[in-house]
Amino acid sequence: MTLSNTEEQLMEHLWRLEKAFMKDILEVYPEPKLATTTVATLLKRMIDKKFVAYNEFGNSREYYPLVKKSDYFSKHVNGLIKNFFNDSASQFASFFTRETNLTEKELEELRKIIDVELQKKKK
Amino acid sequence: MTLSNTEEQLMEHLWRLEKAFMKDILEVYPEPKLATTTVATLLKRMIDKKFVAYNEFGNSREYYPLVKKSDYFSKHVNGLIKNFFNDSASQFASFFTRETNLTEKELEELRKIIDVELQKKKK
DNA sequence: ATTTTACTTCTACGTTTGTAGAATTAAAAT
DNA sequence: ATTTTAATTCTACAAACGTAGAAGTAAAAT
Repeated sequence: MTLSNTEEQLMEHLWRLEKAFMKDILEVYPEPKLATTTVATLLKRMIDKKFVAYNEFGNSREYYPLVKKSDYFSKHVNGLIKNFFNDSASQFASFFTRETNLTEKELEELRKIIDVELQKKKK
Repeated sequence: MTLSNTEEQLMEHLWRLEKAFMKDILEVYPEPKLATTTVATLLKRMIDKKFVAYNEFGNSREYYPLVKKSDYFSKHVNGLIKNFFNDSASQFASFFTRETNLTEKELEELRKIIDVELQKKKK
């Protein structure tokens, strides 16, 4: 079960908001806004797909994500990696490092992170 | 204009093959094979979308990709980054480094690449 | 108490996707 | 020359998507 593009965008909003009522969701959409019913349909489909759940509060609902962004994202990137890089994460990483233009500072940060990861592995 | 999932897979094959006749394409598909007509339909749609072209050879065609994998891929990852990481490539990178389980060797390679990039920037 | 507002459900409809049979065509094999 | 094989085009169809109106419902505002 996967999310379609529009559903994914909505999911992204939910992750950011953590919990959200309909009005909160509508607010974060940029112009031209989707119709309320469109968002409602999307939410319903996402609930069916088990990506979203809600708590009932009176007549309205507080929606929240059922899957963690990191989990969803991992699967996503792994798919990408499988599809485009022969299942080699490092091939992907090197491509990524070359192709996106990270600033010097960002690259340095990234190297720090890598060092930390390396430390972890070595232990 | 984007490729659907199945189209993307086919595209991946084409990138690997560089050029391919129908039979070559059918070969690389794992069981259960798609019907020839299915692949033909996909190819036709991809031609319409300007992702694929072909040279005519007798009654059959040699198909080839019109877009480079790296270009396609960049757009793809940038979408991901925009969608999930607030448009911050470094945020993505750090997430990626932590969440995918790169081996020690891979991490070290990656650090090398980063160093090279850093050298370039510094010049 | 009645109107307004916010939200949800139901229904719908055109488009895209995934899949492939039928018919056709052209080349290859016999 | 005739049959077989490979590829292409046309047609089709169910499922998924993107989008939203109509209608109902419950809470809030007046």
